[in-house]
Amino acid sequence: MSDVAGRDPEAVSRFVERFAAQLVEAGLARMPARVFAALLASDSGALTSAELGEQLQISPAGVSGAVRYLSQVHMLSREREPGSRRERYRVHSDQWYQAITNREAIIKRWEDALREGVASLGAGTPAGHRLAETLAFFEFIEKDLVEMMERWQVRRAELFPDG
Amino acid sequence: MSDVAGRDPEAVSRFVERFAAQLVEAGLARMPARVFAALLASDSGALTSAELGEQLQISPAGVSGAVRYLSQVHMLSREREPGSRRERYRVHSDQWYQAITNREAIIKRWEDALREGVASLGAGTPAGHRLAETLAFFEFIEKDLVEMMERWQVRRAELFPDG
DNA sequence: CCTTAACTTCACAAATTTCTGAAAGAAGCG
DNA sequence: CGCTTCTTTCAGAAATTTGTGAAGTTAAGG
Repeated sequence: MSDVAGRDPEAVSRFVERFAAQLVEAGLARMPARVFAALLASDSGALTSAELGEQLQISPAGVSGAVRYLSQVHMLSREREPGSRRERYRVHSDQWYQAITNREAIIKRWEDALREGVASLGAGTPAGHRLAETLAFFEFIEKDLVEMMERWQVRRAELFPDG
Repeated sequence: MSDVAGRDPEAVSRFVERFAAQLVEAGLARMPARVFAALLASDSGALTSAELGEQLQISPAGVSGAVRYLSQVHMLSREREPGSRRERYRVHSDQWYQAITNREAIIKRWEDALREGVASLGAGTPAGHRLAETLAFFEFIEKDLVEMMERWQVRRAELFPDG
Protein backbone atom coordinates (compact mmCIF):
# COMPACT_ATOMS: atom_id res chain seq x y z
CA MET A 1 0.00 0.00 0.00
CA SER A 2 1.50 3.30 -1.01
CA ASP A 3 2.15 5.57 1.85
CA VAL A 4 1.83 8.58 -0.37
CA ALA A 5 -1.79 8.03 -1.41
CA GLY A 6 -4.17 10.67 -0.17
CA ARG A 7 -1.49 13.23 0.41
CA ASP A 8 -0.23 16.03 -1.73
CA PRO A 9 2.79 14.45 -3.40
CA GLU A 10 4.14 17.84 -4.33
CA ALA A 11 4.12 19.07 -0.75
CA VAL A 12 5.85 15.90 0.36
CA SER A 13 8.44 16.17 -2.37
CA ARG A 14 9.09 19.80 -1.60
CA PHE A 15 9.81 19.01 2.03
CA VAL A 16 11.92 15.98 1.17
CA GLU A 17 14.14 17.87 -1.23
CA ARG A 18 14.55 20.86 1.05
CA PHE A 19 15.38 18.87 4.11
CA ALA A 20 17.70 16.59 2.16
CA ALA A 21 19.52 19.63 0.85
CA GLN A 22 20.23 20.73 4.41
CA LEU A 23 21.52 17.30 5.30
CA VAL A 24 23.77 17.36 2.25
CA GLU A 25 25.14 20.72 3.32
CA ALA A 26 25.93 19.16 6.67
CA GLY A 27 28.02 16.49 5.00
CA LEU A 28 25.65 13.61 4.20
CA ALA A 29 25.80 12.18 0.69
CA ARG A 30 22.98 13.19 -1.61
CA MET A 31 21.12 9.95 -2.01
CA PRO A 32 21.17 8.80 1.61
CA ALA A 33 19.96 12.27 2.52
CA ARG A 34 16.99 12.03 0.16
CA VAL A 35 16.07 8.53 1.29
CA PHE A 36 16.22 9.50 4.93
CA ALA A 37 14.11 12.61 4.35
CA ALA A 38 11.55 10.57 2.44
CA LEU A 39 11.20 8.14 5.32
CA LEU A 40 10.91 10.97 7.79
CA ALA A 41 8.07 12.45 5.74
CA SER A 42 6.17 9.19 5.30
CA ASP A 43 3.04 8.55 7.35
CA SER A 44 3.95 5.00 8.24
CA GLY A 45 7.61 5.72 8.90
CA ALA A 46 8.59 2.82 6.68
CA LEU A 47 8.84 2.45 2.92
CA THR A 48 9.83 -0.30 0.53
CA SER A 49 12.63 -0.08 -1.99
CA ALA A 50 10.11 0.27 -4.82
CA GLU A 51 8.26 3.10 -3.09
CA LEU A 52 11.49 4.96 -2.42
CA GLY A 53 12.63 4.46 -6.00
CA GLU A 54 9.39 5.76 -7.42
CA GLN A 55 9.06 8.74 -5.11
CA LEU A 56 12.66 9.86 -5.51
CA GLN A 57 13.07 8.78 -9.12
CA ILE A 58 16.13 6.67 -8.49
CA SER A 59 17.10 3.17 -9.53
CA PRO A 60 16.94 0.08 -7.30
CA ALA A 61 20.73 0.19 -7.21
CA GLY A 62 20.61 3.73 -5.92
CA VAL A 63 18.17 2.79 -3.18
CA SER A 64 20.28 -0.19 -2.25
CA GLY A 65 23.44 1.87 -1.85
CA ALA A 66 21.67 4.55 0.15
CA VAL A 67 20.00 2.21 2.62
CA ARG A 68 23.18 0.22 3.08
CA TYR A 69 24.96 3.39 4.14
CA LEU A 70 22.10 4.62 6.33
CA SER A 71 21.80 1.33 8.14
CA GLN A 72 25.56 1.28 8.76
CA VAL A 73 25.37 4.61 10.54
CA HIS A 74 22.17 3.58 12.34
CA MET A 75 19.92 6.10 10.72
CA LEU A 76 17.38 3.47 9.69
CA SER A 77 16.62 -0.14 10.33
CA ARG A 78 15.56 -2.81 7.90
CA GLU A 79 12.66 -5.14 8.43
CA ARG A 80 11.40 -8.09 6.44
CA GLU A 81 7.69 -8.50 6.32
CA PRO A 82 7.22 -12.18 7.18
CA GLY A 83 6.30 -14.27 4.16
CA SER A 84 7.52 -11.77 1.64
CA ARG A 85 10.79 -10.91 0.02
CA ARG A 86 10.09 -7.27 0.27
CA GLU A 87 12.19 -5.31 2.68
CA ARG A 88 10.94 -2.26 4.53
CA TYR A 89 13.20 0.54 5.65
CA ARG A 90 12.11 2.29 8.80
CA VAL A 91 13.02 5.34 10.83
CA HIS A 92 12.33 5.00 14.52
CA SER A 93 11.23 7.76 16.81
CA ASP A 94 14.53 7.53 18.67
CA GLN A 95 16.48 7.60 15.42
CA TRP A 96 18.25 10.85 16.13
CA TYR A 97 19.20 9.60 19.52
CA GLN A 98 20.76 6.61 17.79
CA ALA A 99 22.55 8.73 15.20
CA ILE A 100 24.09 10.99 17.82
CA THR A 101 25.13 8.06 19.94
CA ASN A 102 26.84 6.77 16.84
CA ARG A 103 28.76 10.03 16.50
CA GLU A 104 30.59 8.98 19.63
CA ALA A 105 32.42 6.33 17.64
CA ILE A 106 33.80 9.11 15.47
CA ILE A 107 34.79 11.17 18.50
CA LYS A 108 36.59 8.15 19.92
CA ARG A 109 38.77 7.93 16.82
CA TRP A 110 39.55 11.63 17.03
CA GLU A 111 40.62 11.09 20.60
CA ASP A 112 42.92 8.24 19.61
CA ALA A 113 44.61 10.39 16.99
CA LEU A 114 45.01 13.21 19.50
CA ARG A 115 46.50 10.96 22.18
CA GLU A 116 49.05 9.74 19.68
CA GLY A 117 49.80 13.32 18.76
CA VAL A 118 50.38 14.37 22.36
CA ALA A 119 52.71 11.43 22.85
CA SER A 120 54.74 11.96 19.69
CA LEU A 121 54.98 15.74 19.82
CA GLY A 122 55.66 15.76 23.56
CA ALA A 123 53.26 16.73 26.34
CA GLY A 124 55.60 19.51 27.38
CA THR A 125 55.64 21.33 24.04
CA PRO A 126 53.19 24.11 23.19
CA ALA A 127 51.73 22.01 20.38
CA GLY A 128 51.43 19.01 22.71
CA HIS A 129 49.62 21.20 25.20
CA ARG A 130 47.18 22.37 22.56
CA LEU A 131 46.43 18.82 21.49
CA ALA A 132 45.95 17.79 25.12
CA GLU A 133 43.45 20.57 25.62
CA THR A 134 41.61 19.54 22.48
CA LEU A 135 41.58 15.98 23.74
CA ALA A 136 40.14 17.09 27.07
CA PHE A 137 37.42 18.97 25.20
CA PHE A 138 36.36 15.88 23.31
CA GLU A 139 36.41 13.74 26.43
CA PHE A 140 34.13 16.28 28.03
CA ILE A 141 31.81 16.36 25.02
CA GLU A 142 31.64 12.61 24.89
CA LYS A 143 30.51 12.29 28.48
CA ASP A 144 28.18 15.27 28.35
CA LEU A 145 26.49 14.06 25.15
CA VAL A 146 25.37 10.91 26.92
CA GLU A 147 23.83 12.96 29.71
CA MET A 148 22.25 15.25 27.18
CA MET A 149 20.53 12.32 25.48
CA GLU A 150 19.22 11.19 28.86
CA ARG A 151 17.79 14.64 29.46
CA TRP A 152 16.16 14.49 26.04
CA GLN A 153 14.43 11.21 26.84
CA VAL A 154 12.92 12.88 29.91
CA ARG A 155 11.90 15.97 27.98
CA ARG A 156 10.46 13.87 25.18
CA ALA A 157 8.28 11.95 27.59
CA GLU A 158 6.95 15.29 28.85
CA LEU A 159 6.22 16.68 25.40
CA PHE A 160 4.85 13.51 23.83
CA PRO A 161 3.38 11.39 26.65
CA ASP A 162 1.95 8.91 24.17
CA GLY A 163 4.89 8.86 21.73
CA MET B 1 60.70 31.80 11.40
CA SER B 2 59.66 28.26 10.74
CA ASP B 3 57.49 26.83 13.42
CA VAL B 4 58.66 23.38 12.51
CA ALA B 5 62.37 23.90 13.22
CA GLY B 6 63.69 21.84 16.09
CA ARG B 7 60.89 19.30 15.91
CA ASP B 8 60.64 16.00 14.20
CA PRO B 9 58.93 16.93 10.93
CA GLU B 10 57.97 13.34 10.35
CA ALA B 11 56.19 13.02 13.68
CA VAL B 12 54.34 16.26 12.98
CA SER B 13 53.37 15.16 9.51
CA ARG B 14 52.21 11.79 10.74
CA PHE B 15 49.87 13.39 13.25
CA VAL B 16 48.65 15.99 10.76
CA GLU B 17 47.74 13.42 8.15
CA ARG B 18 46.08 11.06 10.60
CA PHE B 19 44.01 13.68 12.29
CA ALA B 20 43.09 15.26 8.97
CA ALA B 21 41.93 11.87 7.72
CA GLN B 22 39.51 11.64 10.66
CA LEU B 23 38.18 15.10 9.94
CA VAL B 24 37.69 14.15 6.30
CA GLU B 25 35.77 11.08 7.36
CA ALA B 26 33.53 13.34 9.42
CA GLY B 27 32.72 15.39 6.34
CA LEU B 28 35.35 18.14 6.11
CA ALA B 29 37.02 18.65 2.74
CA ARG B 30 40.52 17.30 2.42
CA MET B 31 42.56 20.45 2.18
CA PRO B 32 40.82 22.44 4.91
CA ALA B 33 41.23 19.38 7.13
CA ARG B 34 44.98 19.24 6.52
CA VAL B 35 45.45 22.96 7.04
CA PHE B 36 43.49 22.89 10.26
CA ALA B 37 45.43 19.88 11.56
CA ALA B 38 48.73 21.54 10.68
CA LEU B 39 47.79 24.63 12.68
CA LEU B 40 46.67 22.51 15.60
CA ALA B 41 50.04 20.77 15.60
CA SER B 42 52.12 23.92 15.34
CA ASP B 43 53.90 25.28 18.41
CA SER B 44 52.91 28.86 17.82
CA GLY B 45 49.34 28.07 16.82
CA ALA B 46 49.75 30.27 13.75
CA LEU B 47 51.37 29.68 10.38
CA THR B 48 51.84 31.70 7.22
CA SER B 49 50.60 30.69 3.80
CA ALA B 50 54.15 29.80 2.71
CA GLU B 51 54.74 27.62 5.78
CA LEU B 52 51.48 25.78 5.23
CA GLY B 53 52.25 25.32 1.57
CA GLU B 54 55.68 23.90 2.25
CA GLN B 55 54.65 21.62 5.08
CA LEU B 56 51.63 20.21 3.29
CA GLN B 57 53.07 20.34 -0.21
CA ILE B 58 50.24 22.35 -1.66
CA SER B 59 50.15 25.41 -3.87
CA PRO B 60 49.43 28.96 -2.67
CA ALA B 61 46.05 28.64 -4.39
CA GLY B 62 45.29 25.56 -2.38
CA VAL B 63 46.16 27.31 0.86
CA SER B 64 44.07 30.28 -0.12
CA GLY B 65 40.99 28.17 -0.81
CA ALA B 66 41.37 26.18 2.38
CA VAL B 67 41.80 29.16 4.68
CA ARG B 68 38.92 30.99 3.05
CA TYR B 69 36.65 28.07 3.86
CA LEU B 70 38.00 27.59 7.39
CA SER B 71 37.62 31.23 8.24
CA GLN B 72 34.03 31.19 6.95
CA VAL B 73 33.11 28.42 9.36
CA HIS B 74 35.08 30.07 12.17
CA MET B 75 37.69 27.38 12.49
CA LEU B 76 40.59 29.82 12.21
CA SER B 77 41.18 33.53 12.23
CA ARG B 78 43.45 35.58 10.03
CA GLU B 79 45.87 38.12 11.30
CA ARG B 80 48.13 40.57 9.47
CA GLU B 81 51.46 41.18 11.08
CA PRO B 82 51.67 44.98 11.07
CA GLY B 83 54.05 46.28 8.46
CA SER B 84 54.04 43.16 6.38
CA ARG B 85 51.88 41.74 3.65
CA ARG B 86 52.21 38.30 5.11
CA GLU B 87 49.08 36.87 6.62
CA ARG B 88 49.08 34.48 9.56
CA TYR B 89 46.36 31.91 10.09
CA ARG B 90 45.69 31.08 13.70
CA VAL B 91 43.72 28.58 15.74
CA HIS B 92 42.55 29.85 19.09
CA SER B 93 42.23 27.80 22.22
CA ASP B 94 38.46 28.27 22.12
CA GLN B 95 38.31 27.29 18.47
CA TRP B 96 36.22 24.19 19.00
CA TYR B 97 33.84 26.17 21.11
CA GLN B 98 33.50 28.55 18.17
CA ALA B 99 33.04 25.77 15.65
CA ILE B 100 30.30 24.11 17.68
CA THR B 101 28.56 27.39 18.25
CA ASN B 102 28.63 27.80 14.49
CA ARG B 103 26.90 24.45 14.07
CA GLU B 104 23.86 26.11 15.58
CA ALA B 105 23.40 28.06 12.38
CA ILE B 106 23.05 24.74 10.58
CA ILE B 107 20.59 23.43 13.15
CA LYS B 108 18.53 26.58 12.75
CA ARG B 109 18.13 25.91 9.03
CA TRP B 110 17.12 22.32 9.75
CA GLU B 111 14.49 23.64 12.09
CA ASP B 112 13.15 26.00 9.46
CA ALA B 113 12.80 23.18 6.96
CA LEU B 114 11.05 21.04 9.58
CA ARG B 115 8.62 23.78 10.55
CA GLU B 116 7.66 24.19 6.93
CA GLY B 117 7.23 20.46 6.69
CA VAL B 118 4.91 20.28 9.68
CA ALA B 119 2.82 23.09 8.23
CA SER B 120 2.54 21.67 4.74
CA LEU B 121 2.02 18.03 5.66
CA GLY B 122 -0.37 18.89 8.48
CA ALA B 123 0.33 18.79 12.22
CA GLY B 124 -2.40 16.19 12.64
CA THR B 125 -0.94 13.62 10.28
CA PRO B 126 1.43 10.89 11.42
CA ALA B 127 4.20 12.33 9.25
CA GLY B 128 3.54 15.80 10.62
CA HIS B 129 3.77 14.43 14.11
CA ARG B 130 7.11 12.80 13.37
CA LEU B 131 8.49 16.03 11.96
CA ALA B 132 7.22 17.93 14.99
CA GLU B 133 8.99 15.53 17.29
CA THR B 134 12.19 15.87 15.28
CA LEU B 135 11.83 19.63 15.48
CA ALA B 136 11.42 19.45 19.25
CA PHE B 137 14.57 17.36 19.45
CA PHE B 138 16.61 19.96 17.61
CA GLU B 139 15.20 22.78 19.68
CA PHE B 140 16.26 20.86 22.74
CA ILE B 141 19.75 20.19 21.36
CA GLU B 142 20.17 23.81 20.40
CA LYS B 143 19.45 25.06 23.89
CA ASP B 144 21.36 22.30 25.63
CA LEU B 145 24.45 22.79 23.46
CA VAL B 146 24.78 26.33 24.71
CA GLU B 147 24.66 25.15 28.31
CA MET B 148 27.12 22.40 27.50
CA MET B 149 29.62 24.92 26.18
CA GLU B 150 29.21 26.92 29.38
CA ARG B 151 29.95 23.83 31.40
CA TRP B 152 33.02 23.25 29.28
CA GLN B 153 34.37 26.72 30.00
CA VAL B 154 34.10 25.94 33.70
CA ARG B 155 35.73 22.56 33.32
CA ARG B 156 38.48 23.99 31.15
CA ALA B 157 39.36 26.57 33.77
CA GLU B 158 39.69 23.74 36.29
CA LEU B 159 41.91 21.60 34.09
CA PHE B 160 44.07 24.37 32.65
CA PRO B 161 44.13 27.20 35.21
CA ASP B 162 46.71 29.11 33.18
CA GLY B 163 45.30 28.34 29.73
C1' DC C 1 13.18 -28.15 -7.83
C1' DC C 2 11.80 -24.46 -10.65
C1' DT C 3 9.99 -19.97 -11.16
C1' DT C 4 9.93 -15.52 -9.97
C1' DA C 5 10.19 -11.32 -7.11
C1' DA C 6 13.28 -8.68 -4.70
C1' DC C 7 17.70 -7.07 -3.43
C1' DT C 8 22.80 -6.58 -4.30
C1' DT C 9 27.02 -6.13 -6.80
C1' DC C 10 29.83 -4.45 -10.44
C1' DA C 11 31.72 -1.93 -14.38
C1' DC C 12 31.24 2.15 -16.47
C1' DA C 13 29.56 6.91 -18.10
C1' DA C 14 28.54 11.32 -16.43
C1' DA C 15 28.83 14.87 -13.26
C1' DT C 16 31.18 17.00 -9.71
C1' DT C 17 34.99 18.27 -6.98
C1' DT C 18 39.74 19.20 -6.14
C1' DC C 19 43.98 21.28 -6.99
C1' DT C 20 47.12 23.61 -9.85
C1' DG C 21 49.65 27.10 -12.82
C1' DA C 22 49.25 31.43 -14.53
C1' DA C 23 47.69 35.92 -14.37
C1' DA C 24 45.71 39.60 -11.91
C1' DG C 25 45.17 42.20 -7.70
C1' DA C 26 46.56 44.50 -3.22
C1' DA C 27 49.74 46.69 -0.16
C1' DG C 28 54.14 47.83 1.94
C1' DC C 29 58.32 50.49 1.09
C1' DG C 30 61.67 53.08 -1.13
C1' DC D 1 54.94 56.17 -8.35
C1' DG D 2 56.97 51.93 -9.35
C1' DC D 3 59.06 47.73 -7.45
C1' DT D 4 58.44 43.84 -4.85
C1' DT D 5 56.13 40.51 -2.09
C1' DC D 6 52.21 38.18 -0.89
C1' DT D 7 47.39 36.77 -1.78
C1' DT D 8 43.44 35.86 -4.61
C1' DT D 9 40.99 34.57 -8.73
C1' DC D 10 40.15 31.69 -12.61
C1' DA D 11 40.21 28.28 -16.33
C1' DG D 12 41.13 23.83 -16.90
C1' DA D 13 43.41 19.04 -16.09
C1' DA D 14 43.10 15.20 -13.04
C1' DA D 15 40.96 12.58 -9.71
C1' DT D 16 37.04 11.31 -7.25
C1' DT D 17 32.25 10.51 -6.59
C1' DT D 18 27.67 9.46 -8.05
C1' DG D 19 24.08 6.85 -10.11
C1' DT D 20 22.81 3.61 -13.61
C1' DG D 21 21.96 -0.70 -16.37
C1' DA D 22 22.82 -5.29 -16.43
C1' DA D 23 24.13 -9.43 -14.53
C1' DG D 24 24.22 -12.11 -10.33
C1' DT D 25 22.39 -13.79 -5.87
C1' DT D 26 18.98 -15.05 -2.57
C1' DA D 27 14.80 -16.84 -0.93
C1' DA D 28 9.56 -17.38 -1.20
C1' DG D 29 5.92 -20.07 -3.18
C1' DG D 30 4.23 -23.22 -5.97
